Amino acid sequence: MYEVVRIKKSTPVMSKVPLPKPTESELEILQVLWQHGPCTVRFVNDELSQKREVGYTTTLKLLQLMLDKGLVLRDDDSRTHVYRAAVRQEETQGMLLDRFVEAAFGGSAMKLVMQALGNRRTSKEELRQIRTLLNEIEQDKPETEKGGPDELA
Amino acid sequence: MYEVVRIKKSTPVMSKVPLPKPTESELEILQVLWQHGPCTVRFVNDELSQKREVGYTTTLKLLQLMLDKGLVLRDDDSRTHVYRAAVRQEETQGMLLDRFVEAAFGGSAMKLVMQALGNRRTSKEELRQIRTLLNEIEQDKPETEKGGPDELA
DNA sequence: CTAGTTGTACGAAATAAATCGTAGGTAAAA
DNA sequence: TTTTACCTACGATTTATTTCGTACAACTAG
Repeated sequence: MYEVVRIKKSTPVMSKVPLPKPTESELEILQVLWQHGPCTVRFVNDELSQKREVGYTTTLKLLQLMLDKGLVLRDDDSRTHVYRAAVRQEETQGMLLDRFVEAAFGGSAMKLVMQALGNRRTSKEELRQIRTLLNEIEQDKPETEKGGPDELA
Repeated sequence: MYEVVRIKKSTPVMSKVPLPKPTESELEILQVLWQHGPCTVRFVNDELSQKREVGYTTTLKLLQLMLDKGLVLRDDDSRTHVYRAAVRQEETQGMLLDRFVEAAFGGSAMKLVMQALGNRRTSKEELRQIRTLLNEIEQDKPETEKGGPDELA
């Protein structure tokens, strides 16, 4: 029924504002920035345009909003500004994953993984990688984890 | 003289309209319906209210909108209507998962699974279940995967 | 019957997201 | 220098989502 999911929070001493959840469009942009590093608006827009039509000023506006939200940083030394991600990819994906698991799978990461593996074509190579990952996880988890009185799988 | 009259009421099985993506609020309601079966508005609202404050008419309106979208069905024989899910849980979750993988993980289900398994506490039992699942998948996949049209991971 | 309760319908406000047009500045080309 | 291209700022519109108030019908208790 329940599933206790613990996320590694941030260090105790730090008053970082909880990172805002990026919208779908913002996520598209972050993907570009994560993949290519610092980019100009033009570059980001060109990338997005490969998938769907999008106006230049739309991309610009999005980046400006993301700057306000703290999702990206900007170097505006030169006339042509350069934006880069202000949030780390794994962290952001983890946050989104948590929300998604909660919203769509009632909090059960298990069910999500089962579905992800079961309902789509996963190559042998990928399956192998997952096995390897499972082994690694068990390495660090020789027995029932010491800590919490949870664990009711 | 003949007259061919074709009445095309809201026949359940017609041109298969790709079911609309439920919003987050709609998903909350679907979870209730999936878990409890057909429910009255009152019941759904009581359930939702356990997590957060929500007005009765808000829930009512949402259900009405979901009815329009085809996400739920309604029995309005009696004054107090009874709603039930019109979409299957696995199907819906799968659809959402696809979109999510695309949006947040650039289409790589692998990365998502890795993140889901790596970044959170997974019990031995769960790990065992996943191994079992992996075995089952390999059963149906004895040869080199020929790769479906999707999944670019 | 009358009052109070519970129910549905529906308009509309409050938010949130995404899109684009236009203005005005800077730079490079002609 | 004039023109053309490119850039940022930002207001405004559009669309989606969520929320709730109000009206009024039906049922229930007294």
